[in-house]
Amino acid sequence: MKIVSWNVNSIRQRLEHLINFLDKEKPDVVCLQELKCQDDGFPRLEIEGAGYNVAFHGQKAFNGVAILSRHPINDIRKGLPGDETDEQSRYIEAVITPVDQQAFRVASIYLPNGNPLGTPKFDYKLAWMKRLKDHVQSLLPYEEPLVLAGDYNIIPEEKDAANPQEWVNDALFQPESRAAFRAILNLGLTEALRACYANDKLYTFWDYQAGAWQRNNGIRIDHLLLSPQAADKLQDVVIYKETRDWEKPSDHVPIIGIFS
DNA sequence: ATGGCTTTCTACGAAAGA
Repeated sequence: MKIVSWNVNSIRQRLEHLINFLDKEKPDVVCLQELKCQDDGFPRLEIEGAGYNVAFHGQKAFNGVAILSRHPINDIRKGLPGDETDEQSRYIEAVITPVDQQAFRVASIYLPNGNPLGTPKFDYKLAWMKRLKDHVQSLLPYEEPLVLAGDYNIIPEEKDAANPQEWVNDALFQPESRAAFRAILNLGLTEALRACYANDKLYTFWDYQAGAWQRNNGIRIDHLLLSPQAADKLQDVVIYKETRDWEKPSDHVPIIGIFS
């Protein structure tokens, strides 16, 4: 079972890359973020033509999340509970039900950026993380394989940035942001990449500006968080860097969790 | 760098991203 997270930075701009990736890697499940389109603009037919079922939660111009799956998709939830006034499309969850394997519950998460500091955007980020923690806490008693896949917009530790000093005044690296991320992990989740590669300098995002990719000035902000039952099945994690070299790429690359 | 790209919108510059 291969479960992917990928912030595509516009599903319509990246459709050819996405189809190429699906054809080459044949993942079971793909969680997408930053669709940047409304539901009626989602390229459903093209993705179904590549062999995937789809569930998506779009929004005009910004945000937007989706789950693609070669297996049936059930029990879809759109939106993160805890604030009925929140209209941003940053969360979708579903149960993936293979015919001959155990089901996985999967969420595609686009956690708020939170910049600049000292504005309502940073408060919204922290409030959203508290809502995510509460929701995860409500899911854990089910004791099922659960994969929370997404762009968390969190640099967890210094080793997760090529140049951590560049990020000290950024919402992605604030002590409060990192503490909120740890609080979610401390519910009993496993961060998949660090479970497999404890200390490697590995990144999932390279800015478009200033030759960040060419200089490997990256950060690791796309994460797979696992319930104990999912962690038991984890075999490996692959950061699929080659898409960053494709023509007109997303600034994020896919991260692939491989499960038994 | 007061963001050097990239994407979006009843666009033609501004806002958002990270």
